[in-house]
Amino acid sequence: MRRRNGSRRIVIVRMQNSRNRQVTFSKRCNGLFKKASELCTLCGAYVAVVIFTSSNKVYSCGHLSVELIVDKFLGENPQLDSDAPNPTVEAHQNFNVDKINNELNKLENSLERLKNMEKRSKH
Amino acid sequence: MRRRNGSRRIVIVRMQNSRNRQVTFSKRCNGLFKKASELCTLCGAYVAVVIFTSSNKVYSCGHLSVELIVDKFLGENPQLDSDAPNPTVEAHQNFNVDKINNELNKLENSLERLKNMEKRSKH
DNA sequence: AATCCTATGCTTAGTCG
DNA sequence: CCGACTAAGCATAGGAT
Repeated sequence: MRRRNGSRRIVIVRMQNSRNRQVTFSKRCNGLFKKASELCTLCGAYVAVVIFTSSNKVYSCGHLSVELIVDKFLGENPQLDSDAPNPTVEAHQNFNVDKINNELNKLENSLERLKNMEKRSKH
Repeated sequence: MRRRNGSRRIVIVRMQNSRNRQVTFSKRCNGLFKKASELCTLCGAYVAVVIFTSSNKVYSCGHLSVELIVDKFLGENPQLDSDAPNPTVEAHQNFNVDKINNELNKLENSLERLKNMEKRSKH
């Protein structure tokens, strides 16, 4: 049979059909990460994307960890100020609670160092 | 004259021309935020995008602040577990250092509450 | 659920003002 | 520098497997 199965225009509202919603999520999630990666490479920017689904799964994609971004903010990591090509690191996985806790711990350590930096800068 | 000025294929490497790089950044940054917003609305996901440029500007777009995401993780904010339509909040701005510090302070407060939660849960 | 297919529509590179 | 334009490239909805 002749197929009429190309893309159709959709309106941007919550998809009611849960199966279509899941498939579209998977496709667009990958598309978003690809776009983020391209922006990073083309323009030398550091991009982080975090997605929480309503079923509490976390998908993330980033060329720098949160810790490194804080380091950059503090000016402690001169590597990141250079014009060097981006080390393309991409993650796309389901985190479990332990992994999230681990990320939060790293972040907390970075904040601790931020506080120390500020304390020292007042002397 | 007849124009031949449509989009051309490009290879995904760092753009050498700084003006083109800046223009492409602006266009693709907006495109990425739009895609993130659409994913959020279509699929009921919570999406956060953070971009650092090499000139230390920060662009962000999210339907939840970092604070709210931590709250969600802790299960303190039942609103976010519902199937309600997404409150589309989009930010696209140059942060200055004070704003970043403010964000870090909010994050730090969230982490403080996280620690307290964990402390209490051990009793 | 994941992947392929393909018509269609959305994004965008390069150009012009 | 910024915005408009437009052809071409690219992402993707729906269907099929």
